[in-house]
Amino acid sequence: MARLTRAESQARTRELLLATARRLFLRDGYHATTLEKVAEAAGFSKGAVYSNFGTKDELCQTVIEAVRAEQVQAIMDAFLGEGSDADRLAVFAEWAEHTIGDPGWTLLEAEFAIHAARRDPGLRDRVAEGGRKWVGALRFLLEEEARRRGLALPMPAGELADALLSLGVGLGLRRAVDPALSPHALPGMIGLLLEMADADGR
Amino acid sequence: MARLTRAESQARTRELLLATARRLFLRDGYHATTLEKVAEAAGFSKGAVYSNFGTKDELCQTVIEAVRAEQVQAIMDAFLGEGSDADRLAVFAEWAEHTIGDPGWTLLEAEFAIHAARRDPGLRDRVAEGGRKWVGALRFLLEEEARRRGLALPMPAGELADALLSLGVGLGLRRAVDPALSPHALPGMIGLLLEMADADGR
DNA sequence: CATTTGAGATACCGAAGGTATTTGGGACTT
DNA sequence: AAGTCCCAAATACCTTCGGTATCTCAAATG
Repeated sequence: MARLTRAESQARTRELLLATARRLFLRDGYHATTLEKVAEAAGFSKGAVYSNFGTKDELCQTVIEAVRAEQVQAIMDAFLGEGSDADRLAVFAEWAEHTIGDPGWTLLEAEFAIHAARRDPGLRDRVAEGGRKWVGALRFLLEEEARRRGLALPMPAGELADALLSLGVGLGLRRAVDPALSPHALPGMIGLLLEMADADGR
Repeated sequence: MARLTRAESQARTRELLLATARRLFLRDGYHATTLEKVAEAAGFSKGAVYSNFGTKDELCQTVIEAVRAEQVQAIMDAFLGEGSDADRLAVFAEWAEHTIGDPGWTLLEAEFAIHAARRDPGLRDRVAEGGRKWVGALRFLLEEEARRRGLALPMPAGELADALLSLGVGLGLRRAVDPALSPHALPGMIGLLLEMADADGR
């Protein structure tokens, strides 16, 4: 590896730390992941972490926002592709299983949200904004799906998106605690909603 | 206060610690509550805590199980009383608002569940058992309500209870993070389900 | 009354987030 | 090219907190 300029070197350090932090936060959660472990696993000292991120909160928030952005992108891409109604529902179910069913991710997002809610109003607002990102994406998907199928939703798309997100959050959390729980509740609920929309809207 | 026997004295200490721990855990959450603060607020030293409870986890678990037992009792009592269908739904909505809408409680239960899931399989199992207690209560209420109204539920009561609990958990968590969220999603969802049961079952 | 016992106090340990200080090598000046 | 500056990263250290080891003193026991 050739000599790096100062800026390049710092950017590389930051990326290495971020990637390592992502792996550890997702694997062990917020509280169990120490900055010392992150630094060492990335080949640096704690000083490198504090030089690139203000606090543990900021590092974790950065990781979470990156993961969430990827997940939103993934479901948007998958869902907006071609395919029959049934195909799209299957794609969504698979994506949901992959995302909600990942205890590492589910627990991390909830753990950090709780931490933020308790400790710092400013951070709490940023976390709340993340929730709104999810609702926005879900709402868009619901409206698009209703349009494609030509049916009316049984309640405003925004409220429905809100309820579905809550359902997903709760389900993910509960499954992480009790793996015996059925993974079918979310698709089941959505199926129900679609039936209702069928019966109601057309 | 008269002389206390050793057992009486210890029991009193334990209860004082429990009551104090309950107040602080609900107010500040699991991580932000230190055993030192609990001990001092109750008028003891940390030694008293460790003499009465094995670990912080055990103390918190005891608090949580006590609160949950009271809440389950409250909704059972309120719901099983007399009143019209609409009355009962209103009673439930009020109870849900009071319970789910209490960030202290919602955040504590979720925070501790996550902590348990990450750290200790044994504790995780105990927490999962707490979830099953909720599902059992909800399931009973749903079946009872369907019986009283004489309608068929759109899915098995157990699955429905599961979904409703997840919805409640997710909603409570999200509202604690974002107080701007509508508190009506849960009653709204239940109303929808009842409509569906109406349309479906009779 | 002497002895034992154990609830609760005290002292201490290690881990972890965060801060203050130091250092070493790239970057700018002359 | 040499000297200086700057700042990313390392190191040392602080405080807090869960947990453990030890001590103490009053109730229990004979």
